[in-house]
Amino acid sequence: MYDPMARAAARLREAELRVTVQRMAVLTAIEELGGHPDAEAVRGRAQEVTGGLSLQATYNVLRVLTEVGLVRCTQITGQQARYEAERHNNHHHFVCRFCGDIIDVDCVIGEAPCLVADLPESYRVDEAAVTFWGACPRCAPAEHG
Amino acid sequence: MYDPMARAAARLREAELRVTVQRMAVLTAIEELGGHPDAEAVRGRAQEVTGGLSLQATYNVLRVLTEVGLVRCTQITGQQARYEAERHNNHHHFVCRFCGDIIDVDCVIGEAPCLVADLPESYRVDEAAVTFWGACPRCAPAEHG
DNA sequence: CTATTGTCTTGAATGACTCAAGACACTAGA
DNA sequence: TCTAGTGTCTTGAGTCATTCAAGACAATAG
Repeated sequence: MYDPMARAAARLREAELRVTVQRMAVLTAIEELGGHPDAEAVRGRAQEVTGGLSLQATYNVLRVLTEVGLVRCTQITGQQARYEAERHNNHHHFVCRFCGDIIDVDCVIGEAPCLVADLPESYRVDEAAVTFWGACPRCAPAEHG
Repeated sequence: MYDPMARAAARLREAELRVTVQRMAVLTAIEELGGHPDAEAVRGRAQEVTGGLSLQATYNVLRVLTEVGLVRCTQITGQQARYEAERHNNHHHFVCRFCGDIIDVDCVIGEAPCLVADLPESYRVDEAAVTFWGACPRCAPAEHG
């Protein structure tokens, strides 16, 4: 039993960031929510702790947390940016075309960039982002065509 | 030597779409522009033919052309939607983190979905979209860090 | 040629996100 | 502990790609 906020504070300090309730709340929210919440969802959860948290602050905090590598930001075509706690396991995403749900897919190849692009050597590739598109188990049966 | 507009008209008819100058202009524009133009760029080129083409019409046309498979729409994180003539060769994209330039990368694996996701069988995967991120030859030398 | 239906234009709206300015809070140093 | 200094938060307005809505217009079938 340990205080998640205290833990968040420690991680912020480790990253050489100022420790504020808003940052602790956002970081804790992302870790406790799990999945791939968007900024609004993160804000909602964080507000339960802080009592109030502006959307602007949510975006600010999400950005700095992403910059220092505590949070990973994923932008799926046609959706808002989504956030998840960075666990430093290279993984990709499956996105359901129907409900928009996102789930993690372990990278079976290894570290980034896990794929090799057929490009001239003058191109420097540092990441291969793979998004699998399809139908999730809930939507697949309902899909016609 | 053949009229590109007549060719466009034929392809529209083939797709069972009404043939309008706007549609011919947009389809021709995409094919002649090459690369990965956004809606505004497509509109600009198409206007040279039609004299006038509303942005709304551009979006409408791009959508229907995408739906019938004459055009492929690619949405890269942090950029507007981009369009290209569908050539039915499964390929992916390289995106330069610095200048935003997009270039095609042939898929070395084969037909979609070219990768297999480590997912339960109940998930139906029909596409694996790969985006390679890095620095293009023009930006790589200037990059510090 | 005309009716019907789909498409285009115009103008307003949406939604995610960002900018800006002032109020406020965190950290370091006295 | 107090205070200066700077970074962060709040509020409110702004941006930008894209979409909605309504009426004018054009393409196709008969």
